Amino acid sequence: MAAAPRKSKTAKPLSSYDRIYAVVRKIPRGRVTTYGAVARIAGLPRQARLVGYALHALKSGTALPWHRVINSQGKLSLARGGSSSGVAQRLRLEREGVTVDAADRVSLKRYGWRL
DNA sequence: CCACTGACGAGTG
DNA sequence: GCACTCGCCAGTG
Repeated sequence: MAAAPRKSKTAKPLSSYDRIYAVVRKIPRGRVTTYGAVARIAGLPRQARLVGYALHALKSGTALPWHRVINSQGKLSLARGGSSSGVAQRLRLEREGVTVDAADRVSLKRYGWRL
């Protein structure tokens, strides 16, 4: 087959976001992971901030288990104060069997997802 | 182009 | 365990 001319002019439409989403999709149910871990697995070491940024850019209705992604302190990054999304994340986690502390903390020791 | 902000991580006290 | 500082990258004004 004589070559396949890519009509895409932009060389890299594939931003790091796609990789992050791919990793999040791999997170098993009833388990949680940290931003740093996702970034690392996605091939973006030290870019935990980008992971958070990517997840925040998600729209409602996205079939992505973003609620399973928390910070290294085992705390829900969103639940600060009582944001709607924060409460939703907590509910979703508990619904999967993940116990959330009153301080919006999850035991990474118990539910920490390990590759 | 520059400055500020943001779902964070790791180190230090 | 929490607060502060520095580093990393992307988006917005």
